[in-house]
Amino acid sequence: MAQDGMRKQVVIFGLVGGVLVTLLQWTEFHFVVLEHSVAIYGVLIAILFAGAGVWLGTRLLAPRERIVDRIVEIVVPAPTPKFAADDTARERLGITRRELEILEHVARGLSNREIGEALFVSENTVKTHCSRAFDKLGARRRTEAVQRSKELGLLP
Amino acid sequence: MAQDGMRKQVVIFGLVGGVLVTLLQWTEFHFVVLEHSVAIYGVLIAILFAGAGVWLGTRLLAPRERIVDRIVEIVVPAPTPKFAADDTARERLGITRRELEILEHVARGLSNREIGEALFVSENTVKTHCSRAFDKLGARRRTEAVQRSKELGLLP
DNA sequence: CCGCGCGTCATCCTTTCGCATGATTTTGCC
DNA sequence: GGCAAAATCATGCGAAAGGATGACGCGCGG
Repeated sequence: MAQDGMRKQVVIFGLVGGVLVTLLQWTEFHFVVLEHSVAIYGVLIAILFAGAGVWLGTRLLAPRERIVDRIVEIVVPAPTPKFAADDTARERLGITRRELEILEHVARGLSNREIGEALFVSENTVKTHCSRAFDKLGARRRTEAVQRSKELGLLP
Repeated sequence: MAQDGMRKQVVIFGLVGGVLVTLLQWTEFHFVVLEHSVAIYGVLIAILFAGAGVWLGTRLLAPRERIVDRIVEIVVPAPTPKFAADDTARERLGITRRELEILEHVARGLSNREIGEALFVSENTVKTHCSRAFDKLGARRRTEAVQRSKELGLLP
């Protein structure tokens, strides 16, 4: 596409050149009487071809449309882990939903008794769930269990 | 800056033109014998000024560069609160550095005994620090203290 | 039907925690 | 130097947590 345009323009340029040279020859025979006309012709040709050169130059080389990449930083709100992967991590560790539910309450700082009251089960049940969850997490304290849960993506 | 460059180039262009015309005059006197030399001169001038025109055109009009904004999304690592503000929050709560240090270990899931061994103090000392810190945090359990510390920006 | 996983609850026991209280030493500052 | 705050350690006790074990019911799939 650009190659075709260039070739076409070169041909036109050549033709115009030829025509002008012919015109020069022709006018020479008619106005040879004028001694200094050569200089005038020279100037005219110079002006003409300079103009043509400018035109050709701009047409041939100018469309160099330089694309300048301006890096625009867009601060992505925050790739919030969205927290929906707790189920995969949970199953991978063999932790039941109930146990995770207890873990969530533990992480909020509730005592076993409070958790039992919140979930309408006995404190002993909460303790059982805790023990099992701690086992699966490799934790021996509730604070440790909370920490590991967060590391493993079980809790936010 | 660009204006100066353009003006300078125009002057150069004019000077070169004048020199060439003078050269033309001079050569005319010496090689006037050649009948067809005028055509040759015309062609030479044409080529010369065409080249000059191309050069001038590209230099004068070409710098038509279009700035294209390409939106590049850069995921900012994570607006991590950097976590250096723990000192202001700490002082606001009247929590001492030592107490915060103990809190950090508590958050990692260590027992009082382990914290004591890590910091080379007795378990009783750790307990005392814990008690005071819990008081200032309004917490009654270590899990609750950890949770509140994170809410208050004391811990990451 | 029987086993299995899960949730539930309980009991016993040990360890850890949390709290109160008091004391001594260290540190920072006027 | 002296005072106040902070850090250290101790003792005791009740509460909470943690571990081990056993038991019961329920749903589900072989």
